Amino acid sequence: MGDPEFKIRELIRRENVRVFSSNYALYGDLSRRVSDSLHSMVPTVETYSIDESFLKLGEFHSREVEPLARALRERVHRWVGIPTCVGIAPTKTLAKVANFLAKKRPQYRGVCDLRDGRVRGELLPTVPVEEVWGFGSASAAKLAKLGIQTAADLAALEPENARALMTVTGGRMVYELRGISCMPLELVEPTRKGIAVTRSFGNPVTTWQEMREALASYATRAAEKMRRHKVASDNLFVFMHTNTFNTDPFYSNGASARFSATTNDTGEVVALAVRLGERLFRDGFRYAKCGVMITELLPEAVQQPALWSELDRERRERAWKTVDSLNATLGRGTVRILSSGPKDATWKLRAEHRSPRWTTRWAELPKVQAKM
DNA sequence: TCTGGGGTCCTAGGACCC
DNA sequence: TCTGGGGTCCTAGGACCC
Repeated sequence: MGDPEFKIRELIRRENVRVFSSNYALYGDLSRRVSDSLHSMVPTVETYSIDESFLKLGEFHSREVEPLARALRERVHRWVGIPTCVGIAPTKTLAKVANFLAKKRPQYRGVCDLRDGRVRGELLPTVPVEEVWGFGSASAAKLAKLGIQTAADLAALEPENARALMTVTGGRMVYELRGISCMPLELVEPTRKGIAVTRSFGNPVTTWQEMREALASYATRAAEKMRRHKVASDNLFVFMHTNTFNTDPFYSNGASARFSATTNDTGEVVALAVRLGERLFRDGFRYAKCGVMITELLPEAVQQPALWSELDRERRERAWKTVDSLNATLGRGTVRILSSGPKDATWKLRAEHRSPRWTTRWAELPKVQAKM
């Protein structure tokens, strides 16, 4: 895990490993289908991430819960075709532990139920702390010094001590491991606080022309994301740096600036990003990555009065809305501003091993041949 | 030659207010 | 001898998540 492909070529060859580029369109679509399948059986579902959901099962009779969990797996497998595991418990943190056990230990056949305190007493000692939600490597190192190694040790820790050691989130997790829920289901998607578009280049960038194209295209994406989430901002941060893994001469820099008024207009975002980038760019370096970040997002509705006249602003908003819907229908980047460069620019991330986007692109739809 | 891309929350300390 | 008692906002850095 985490190894760059070029470092393990020999292993890949020897073990006949198939290599795939990431395929976010496919993942997003399958995620939605899984989520739809879950909703078809359980009314209250929090979609937590692209591959995890929390389901409220309190309305079901206690005896129905496990059969329901198996039926959910069966339906997702039948409808979407991918395997899933279910963890059942009184809190989110314990449900994640249960899911971990369901996934790692074949004897549970994909469903692990931790509702019973005695069962928890048996199983929590077998789960390492690093596997518990909210405890990463830094916490694990602190806990190891105190001899705390398993989820059971963690549950036995005084919440006040956990809090002193790992802030309020650590304290909360200890309660959750004891079966006391501190994390309610979140059924409305929280409004986003920041947007970032950052990429490593497919090939090192050495010219301002290429850097400018990259920044313009990331700024375009950032503005699109803002419009999709119906938010706007008055500030922008741009950064660029060289490769940090090799011995290339090192350069890393970033800068931020404000718009005269909140905006999510691609033209304005691109212009400011490019202007900032021009200040940061130094000749003579091999750049590996750059990015555009926006914080302090506000709902579109509360935008400050703009520099543009209201009429002009309205027209521009309509124009970008039209561009968005064209791109939604005809594919991203079909209509774009000129400065973002050609669609096949060499700085773009390579995706040589990408599987077809079977379910989201007409051109990549699987073909079936029937012989009579 | 080649090393991912997004996010959130929390805390401490400084500056400032009345 | 004794030196107030609250607040807010901002920033940087750390830790964690998928």
